Amino acid sequence: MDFNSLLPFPDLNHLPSSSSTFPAPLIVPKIEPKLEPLDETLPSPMPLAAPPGLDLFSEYNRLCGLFHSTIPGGIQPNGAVSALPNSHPDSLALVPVPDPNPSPNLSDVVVLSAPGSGRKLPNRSAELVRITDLKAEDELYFRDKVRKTRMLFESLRVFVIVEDEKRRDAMGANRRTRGDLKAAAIMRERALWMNRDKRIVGSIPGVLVGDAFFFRMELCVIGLHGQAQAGIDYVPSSQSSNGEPIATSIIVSGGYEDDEDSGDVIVYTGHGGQDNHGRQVMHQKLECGNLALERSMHYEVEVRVIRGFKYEGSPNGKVYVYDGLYKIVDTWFDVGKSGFGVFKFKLIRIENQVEMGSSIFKFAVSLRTQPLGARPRGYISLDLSKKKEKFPVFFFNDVDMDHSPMYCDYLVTTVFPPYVYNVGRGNGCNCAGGCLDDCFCAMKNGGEFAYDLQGILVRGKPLIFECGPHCSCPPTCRNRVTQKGVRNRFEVFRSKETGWGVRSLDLIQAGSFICEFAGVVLTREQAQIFTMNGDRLVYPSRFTGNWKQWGNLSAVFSDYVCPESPSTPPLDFTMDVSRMRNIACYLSHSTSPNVMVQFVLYDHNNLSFPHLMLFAMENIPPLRELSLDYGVADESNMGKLAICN
DNA sequence: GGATTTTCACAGTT
DNA sequence: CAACTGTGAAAATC
Repeated sequence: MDFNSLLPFPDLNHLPSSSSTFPAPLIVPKIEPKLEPLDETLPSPMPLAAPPGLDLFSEYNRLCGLFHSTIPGGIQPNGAVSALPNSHPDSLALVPVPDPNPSPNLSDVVVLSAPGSGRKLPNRSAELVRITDLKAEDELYFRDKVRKTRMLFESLRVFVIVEDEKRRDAMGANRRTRGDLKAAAIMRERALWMNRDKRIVGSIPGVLVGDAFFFRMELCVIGLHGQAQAGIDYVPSSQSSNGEPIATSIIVSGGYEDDEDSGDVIVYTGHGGQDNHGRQVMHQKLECGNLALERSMHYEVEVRVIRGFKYEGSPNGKVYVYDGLYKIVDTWFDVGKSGFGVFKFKLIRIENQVEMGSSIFKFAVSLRTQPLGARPRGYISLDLSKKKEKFPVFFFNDVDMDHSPMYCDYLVTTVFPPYVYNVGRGNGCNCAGGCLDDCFCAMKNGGEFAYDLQGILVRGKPLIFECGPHCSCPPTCRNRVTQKGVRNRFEVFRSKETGWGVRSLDLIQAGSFICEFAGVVLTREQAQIFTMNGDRLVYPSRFTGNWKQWGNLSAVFSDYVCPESPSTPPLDFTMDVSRMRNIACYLSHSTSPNVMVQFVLYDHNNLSFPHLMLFAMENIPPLRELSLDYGVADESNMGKLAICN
């Protein structure tokens, strides 16, 4: 999307000389607008409508007038804001700078955690760019880059926490490590943060409206918002050529009592003046981020808006959702609820963007509780699984009259031929009190569990052994994840673009189990008959090995080896999903998918017949379509196409 | 909820 | 004046 066409961005070389907004250039020293005198004259909180408030207003107006009359004629062409009309994918703006230092080893995690280890890290760039007119292939390229960066962040975060658990077990309880902070620090140290040598105004390539994040540091890592805690990110005045700061993004998360958020319109409170309990105890000043927002309004620079809100099921009870671009239309100085002066900014969402992520979240909540109330038309069934899954599977079609999924038997798990179960019987662990790291099943997984304590996949493997019916451990064992079935409310829906599709009403955390790709396993002879009949089958061996990317730390640890064991025989079976199936076969195909296949064994030990388990490769927001790379060598592998088109 | 972290802007030196 | 250094926020997190 070309936001230049949506937004009147001042043409820096051809500013109207008669414009009152851009007066004739004046050479002025760096402006230091401060309301400090006010703080001395008005030391105590004022009642809301008290006369002294007038002084604040007039002082603010005076300062504003000062600005508009002393700013040089717009921003210099070589200055704070410059357009980058067609960014090449290989632009340094978006690619991490290669680091000449050798990568540390896996065992160096502890060393990396030591603060102040001496190395100088480059500061953020001051160069402002706007990226527009991305071609479809560029979008895919950046999407992939962002996904890989986020996967690395998440893998590192989980890895750090798992390592820390082990250490704490060995050394006794102490404080829990902040995995998010350490993951970000390691990546910064490796120069793996994105978008650090350019400041991007507007959307970040590869980040979609609606994308969900759990940690502030993750926003820093991809360059969506560069402040670890502060809500306003901006290019500082010291780095800007004309001495004026420019805001690039804000986070709206309810930390200021004077905020008013109605979705498309936000009244945002500037920062500052709070004590460390979040109480407003001083007047705010027109400086730093506050000034940057004011200047962004003046130059009509759009800002990214990220909303933070509580979300149950998130690792920290919170989620941050990217809601797209807003323009600042008004600013004023006001007396807040506390009685202290605060700056306010009115922001309006720019038109022609896809629906806001946070409102989709809200809609999904109402769908979960009252589906028919929120969407009276289109539901064919409120449980396609007929109570076979722990959560109902909605079936929605407001496109055409096709109800065919209703006529299939719902299959929760894959049906294997009986002889599959004859291999390696009774091959389980004896951990009656719960499995620990030295458990027999952990050994089969290379001496570690595949999942963390929250059931998130730590790293992909050729094959994962879960504890099963032959083990003595309780059902609550951490090594039983996929066998417990789906954990989200899914919906099969009809789409004009992709035929059938699947989406979730819950936010799915990256690395979470989604569902099994269930079908009826065919013997070679059966498969031949099916093929002759023209039925299309699912070939498990042809799914792309995206599990190799998950948890792969080779980008940060030089001695990292991708798990090769257990080596599995080539998969030589096919699955029929024509009569019995679950939701998985409705997943759309994509070469840039958000779901991957991981092979898992739990109810038998036959390496040749694993379950095909689907895991999320990224945080998947509610109502976003799930997609899988079917590795389409030829059309016959497209399980979805086999039944849906 | 207090303690612990991190990053960044800013200002002051060298 | 560029580079370094110290300080103080800051809508974070457990």
